Amino acid sequence: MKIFNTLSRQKEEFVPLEPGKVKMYVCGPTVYNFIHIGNARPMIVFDTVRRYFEYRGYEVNFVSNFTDVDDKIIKKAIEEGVEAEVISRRYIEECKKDMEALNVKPATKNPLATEEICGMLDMIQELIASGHAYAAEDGTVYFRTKSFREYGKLSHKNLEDLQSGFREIKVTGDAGKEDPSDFVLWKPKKEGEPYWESPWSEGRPGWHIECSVMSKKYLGDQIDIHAGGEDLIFPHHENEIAQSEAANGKEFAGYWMHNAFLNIDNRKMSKSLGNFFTVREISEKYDLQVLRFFMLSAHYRSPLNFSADLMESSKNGLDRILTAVDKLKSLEASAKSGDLKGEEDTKAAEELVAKFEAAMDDDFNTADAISAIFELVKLSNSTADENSSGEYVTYLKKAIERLCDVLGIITEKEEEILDGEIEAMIEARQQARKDKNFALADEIRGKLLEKGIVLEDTREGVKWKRA
RNA sequence: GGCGACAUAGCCAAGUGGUAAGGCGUGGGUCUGCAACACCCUGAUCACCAGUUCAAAUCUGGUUGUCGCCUCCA
Repeated sequence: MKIFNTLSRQKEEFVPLEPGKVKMYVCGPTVYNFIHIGNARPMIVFDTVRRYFEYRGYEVNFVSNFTDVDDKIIKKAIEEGVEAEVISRRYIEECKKDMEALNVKPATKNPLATEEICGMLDMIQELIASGHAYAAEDGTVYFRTKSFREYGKLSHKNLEDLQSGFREIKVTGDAGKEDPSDFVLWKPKKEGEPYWESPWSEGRPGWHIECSVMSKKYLGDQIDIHAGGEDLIFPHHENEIAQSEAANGKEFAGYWMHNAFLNIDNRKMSKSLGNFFTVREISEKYDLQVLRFFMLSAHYRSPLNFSADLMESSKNGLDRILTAVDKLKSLEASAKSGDLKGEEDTKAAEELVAKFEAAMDDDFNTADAISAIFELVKLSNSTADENSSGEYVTYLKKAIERLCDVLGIITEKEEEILDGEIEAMIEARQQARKDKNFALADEIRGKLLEKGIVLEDTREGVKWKRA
């Protein structure tokens, strides 16, 4: 398997620290509101990465945090007149609901920043003791970027360039900083803010130290993969590397993965542009599987544009796959013969599974992988019918299902019981068709459509689905 | 100013040296009472220019355009 590593800006063969195991950490959201569809991209992408590792037989320890102390959370809490914790807890719960609907597997562990303060204090102490950090007079603790020689290795920046960029800020910059590119490890509270005791001041941790500490605690000093949105490369991940490697004396993560941004109608999503969508809003109109499928239709390192038309297109494409699986299930149930027949051959399907794997092996090329699924669907639609053997049909069905599962696409149709009235209408229509009273049959079908039920008269009988 | 990415059919999107996957949509056809599903057919010389090569969408240089990061941000 090859992974594009932001550190080297190249695809590298994946070699785990420990054979058969993958330790990965994905920076999670700051929980101050419902998550938006931009937040959903890394969740879906890295969940798919995890699923593929598992498909390949790896045991994955997947840790993803919730940042539950932050300026935006505090601001929201003040607006609502409640404790910050009320806000963060509420949106963690809501976020988990969205993630479940997106079929994102629960992490092995979802640490909360506020529950890991002790570890942060310890790491900050160590960094001060070793000269990598210092406390200013006001109780702020800064990381001394000059003390970490490799600072900038992830974002491929050098300190000099950064400093020239900081020149303007320096004028108004924090007085206690030795150097403008030093960053905060601990900051003193302001009036009314949540705080924790520390040797330097009553206050709270800086954002970057959280992830370094949580990663260390749940995965160890060294991990295989650290991932997040590309905007986190600098400064967040750069700073994490500085902290962790200065404190632990070891390479922090072997591979750094970053997903590109999601745009809306070709523009960056922002509240002021009015093109801001939460996952919850999308779920009112679409099954979130469609959103997941859409997100995986492009490579994770390419910018992806979101629009209503593209969602429709994705919905139609996904339906094609689900319809094919559904047909295979019917055929499986009614297959007359068991064993593979002479003219049947699973070789073509095997080759497509291999194509899927090759695509995923190449830095998780989900777009190419999906094309293999579509080809499998075409193979199925054109070669499997009521005369096929059970073995052949089952083989195709399982192949498609397994690959869809890697992408987190559920092919299992929800067992839904139609209410009696609708059931009766379908019956009545069938009778009308038998009687060749097509006008009545069409009228009933029209009424069902108004109720959101679409009928299809297939060779395997009448099928229905939600519009 | 510094660093970087991208430009492939109506739309989305793979392919990164040997002559363009896949999906959506469109149009035509087969099947079906009709519709839907499905199947068959239908489409590009890869932003532009110059170069390297037997051979380039794929490498090099340049031009144009779009975008991202450098500040909270997935």
